[in-house]
Amino acid sequence: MATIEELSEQLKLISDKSRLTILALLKEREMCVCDIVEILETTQPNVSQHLKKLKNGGMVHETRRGHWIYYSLNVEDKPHVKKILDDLPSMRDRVALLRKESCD
Amino acid sequence: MATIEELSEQLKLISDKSRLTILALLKEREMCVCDIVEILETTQPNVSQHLKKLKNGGMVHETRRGHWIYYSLNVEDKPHVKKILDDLPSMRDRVALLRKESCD
DNA sequence: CATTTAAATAAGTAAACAATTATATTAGTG
DNA sequence: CACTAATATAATTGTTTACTTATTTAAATG
Repeated sequence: MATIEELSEQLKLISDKSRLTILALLKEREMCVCDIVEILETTQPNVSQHLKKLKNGGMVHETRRGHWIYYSLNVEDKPHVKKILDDLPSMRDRVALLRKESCD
Repeated sequence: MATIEELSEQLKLISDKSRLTILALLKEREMCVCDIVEILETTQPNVSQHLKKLKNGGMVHETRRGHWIYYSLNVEDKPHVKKILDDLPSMRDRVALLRKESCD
């Protein structure tokens, strides 16, 4: 049972279109910042800032591997969010369009 | 399966703290505008505008009865929203504090 | 260890949004 | 039918928030 304030915060976090798209992308697979930049067609700082908010809200998890920092979903303990993400259209096609070496 | 745009809109609608509180109140029972004004301790136009947004988003239903217009929940066809509201703390106590004749 | 590159942070701008104050509807009832 | 009371709308203000541009940090690897 969450407070209204907490729930409001969480909903605001995922209600942004860019962040919701990022979460939908991470449903397909983990991704580095530059992957997301390429798909969203926006700037790197913009994506970094959204990822920071998602991380602070406990929605994603980050791990460095080589040059890149990979972000992945972390919503197992958030049933509402999980359900909502389940209902999002698949991003498979857009993810597939990523050039293999886009971030080199 | 909703689009990201639609879902984003819906989440934004319910992520506002005032609107989320209104929905939580309507979970207890239908209410007229002045009831909500009294509980939220804000102005009447503020509540009217939030209600208008909720109505446009299909979250509430209105019906006039005597002097008053009563608003009630309309989320049966919105499973996400319904689940989220289920998780909100009960507003029973705050509703009970309403003076019987608060809106005369 | 210096260079390169991915990502983060800082600072500034613009747009979206909630709240306020003021005014207009609208319907019920004396 | 005029008056009152409840709600809606309009206009304004202030805050929040996303996005951009510029700069910094940090780690990997040659």
